[in-house]
Amino acid sequence: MDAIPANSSSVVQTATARVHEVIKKRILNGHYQANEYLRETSVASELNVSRTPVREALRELVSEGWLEAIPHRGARVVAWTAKDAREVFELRLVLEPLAVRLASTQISKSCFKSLEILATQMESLTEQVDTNTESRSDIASLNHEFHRTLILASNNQRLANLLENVVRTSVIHRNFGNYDLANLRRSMRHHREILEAIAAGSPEWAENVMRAHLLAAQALHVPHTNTPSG
Amino acid sequence: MDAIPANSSSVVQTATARVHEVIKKRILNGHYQANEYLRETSVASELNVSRTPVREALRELVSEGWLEAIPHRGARVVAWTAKDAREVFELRLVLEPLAVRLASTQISKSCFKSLEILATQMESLTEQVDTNTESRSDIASLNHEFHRTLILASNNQRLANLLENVVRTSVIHRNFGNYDLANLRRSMRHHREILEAIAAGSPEWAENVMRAHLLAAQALHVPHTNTPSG
DNA sequence: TCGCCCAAGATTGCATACAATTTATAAGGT
DNA sequence: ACCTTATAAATTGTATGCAATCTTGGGCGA
Repeated sequence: MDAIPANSSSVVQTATARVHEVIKKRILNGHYQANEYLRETSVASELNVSRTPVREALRELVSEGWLEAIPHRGARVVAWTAKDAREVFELRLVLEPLAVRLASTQISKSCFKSLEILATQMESLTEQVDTNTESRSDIASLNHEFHRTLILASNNQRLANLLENVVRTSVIHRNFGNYDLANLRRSMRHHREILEAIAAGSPEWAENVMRAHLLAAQALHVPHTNTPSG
Repeated sequence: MDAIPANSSSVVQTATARVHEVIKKRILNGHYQANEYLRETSVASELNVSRTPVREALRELVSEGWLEAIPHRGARVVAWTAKDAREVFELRLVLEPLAVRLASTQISKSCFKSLEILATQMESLTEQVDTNTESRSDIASLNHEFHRTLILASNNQRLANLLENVVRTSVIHRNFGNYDLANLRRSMRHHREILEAIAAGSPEWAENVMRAHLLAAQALHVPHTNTPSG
């Protein structure tokens, strides 16, 4: 029963923000399951706050797509369907390439440097997947950071917000668990090639590698098994 | 002094929803101006409700991008800058073509029919712009409905929500006020051509006409004056 | 005269009580 | 047996009071 830390650090946070965070975590780790109703009073008493901050947190989570509001029934954890996965992928496939294209014309030197460092770290971790059991999840977080950095470099705050909200809700399911070494290496080559395209001053190249990057990842989750020689 | 209608229709609305609506209208019609602070107590007393529904409405409007929350200072009406216009246009230019592409493969017959009716209505109004002073604003609302219908036909709810939120905030500035007859006619031809492309079963065609449609509109707002023969 | 500090005012943040609405339940009639 | 209706329980919606926090203005000292 994880109670809210009264003052986990010197940073003062509002109760609403803490409740928001806790609920999001609980959705991600499965404490709240799909289609489960979150009643204001229950959450409030569990987290030792009043209903007010809970109400506000729930509304925020609804607008972010984590919950859906059922009038006079409460907020329900959204169930992730195949359609949701399709919708998010369709959006990602146009938004992330856009971000890379925009970023490639105006990225700062320091930002590009951090991307190179992230790529290098992921590459070295990739070669340790057989011996280091932690490396897959480490790659996942570095990968997330890589994409996030790239998106922020697009200099389009709305785009960044959209991707944050749209993609984050789907992150539950995506990690590198079912990537074999070959696919991992291709993924890492994509990262490197995006940086090469940016360095070469070719937004179109960068954009298309990103599309390939996303489509390759998608193909792993939805195996089509269409071998031409078959 | 527009007070909140107690029961404007038989539909029962929550105070939060009514406050939300009123504030949005007031931003659109200029009652609240850019950078103006909206204090919970002021709005509450003006609209004869308590602070609670005002708080919730303000938070929603912040998450929708109409206001920005300044900690302990209140909610401020966002000022529309050139950068905001650029950001929104960059997003529209990938999202609306995506919507059209998706819609063209799965649009229903009845939905297609309504689009044709809307296009026809706009076309006839276009030929009346010299005599009918109302026609420009009528075209604007029909145009909005045309785009909305097309977007809903994409069968991607997230995409529809994104476009609704992203585009609506910028609608304040865009109408057909500075379209001359030639540009209006081109805009109408675009609508018609999108429908032709859908009917012909060519998502790529439809998608590219939409891009042209948006870029042509953009060119009018940001005149470049680059005549090749000059 | 400039900078720092303290206090008062203003504003949001939170808690609690109450109202309104809906849903679930059970009883009664057909 | 099933549908209707009324009643009660549960839940959200709203109002209000108080606490916490920040901003602002003035006074004090260097």
